[in-house]
Amino acid sequence: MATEAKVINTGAACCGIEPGSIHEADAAQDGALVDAATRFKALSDETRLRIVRTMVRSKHELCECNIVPLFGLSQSTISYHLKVLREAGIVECEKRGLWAYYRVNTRALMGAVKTLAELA
Amino acid sequence: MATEAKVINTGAACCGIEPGSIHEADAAQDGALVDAATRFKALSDETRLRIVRTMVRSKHELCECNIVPLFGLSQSTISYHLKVLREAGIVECEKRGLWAYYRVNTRALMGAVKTLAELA
DNA sequence: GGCCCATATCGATGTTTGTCAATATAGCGC
DNA sequence: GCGCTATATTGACAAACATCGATATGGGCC
Repeated sequence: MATEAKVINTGAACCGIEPGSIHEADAAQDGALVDAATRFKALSDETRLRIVRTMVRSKHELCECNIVPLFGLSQSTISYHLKVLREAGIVECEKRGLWAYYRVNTRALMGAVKTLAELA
Repeated sequence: MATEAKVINTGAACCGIEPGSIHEADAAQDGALVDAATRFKALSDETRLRIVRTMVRSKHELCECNIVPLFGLSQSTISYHLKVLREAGIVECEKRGLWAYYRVNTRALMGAVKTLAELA
């Protein structure tokens, strides 16, 4: 996965495109790219997107016990999805007493927007 | 996966949050959400993100034969990734003669940016 | 202390994904 | 037609993922 790229001077322009114009990987910005991939992966599951959307729509933070009954999935599955979102930095969690309160990390989401926008 | 959501009037506010404030799924906009999940899935692989970035950086379209040598992966694997990107609408393909020229579908990418931005 | 509750983790299981080598498809030039 | 080349598809396989039920963890409350 990681690393390489570089020389594409395999001479032959088999099709019409001059190899010089191809721009791969300064590898410098690969950290950002890997992060972006992780974030998009976290957002690539329908249930997780629904969870995020629900959090955004309900203005304040949500307790996990509020989320579980919404999707017809088991508590352990929801807990797993929340963990994926947490580890991708998309949501943040605060535990108070028995409950775990989740909220969207707007900054991280904005970062993903930025990365994507720079591609477009 | 699809469908339901609705009533969360399971009375008990076990934690402090009033169920009334929870906002799940008008199910109306679920099509958009499913589309978004598909796009994010296409963008969730490091190789695919690199391909897209390479296309964007090199100003014009790229021939598949230009892309294959860049990543140390087999031709069939690259072809597979391009198919995923194509089916998600993120890139477009035009075949001319023996070659397949790919370019980013900026509109689709912008759509993804918009979806993401609306969550943030 | 003991019990209940909300959440996290574990183990198993079926599905999806990324990868390859091999093969098929199809355009070009002879 | 034949042969060469670029791309697509197929089949196999290992790794990752989404899901569950069961169990562990840890905070309140009595």
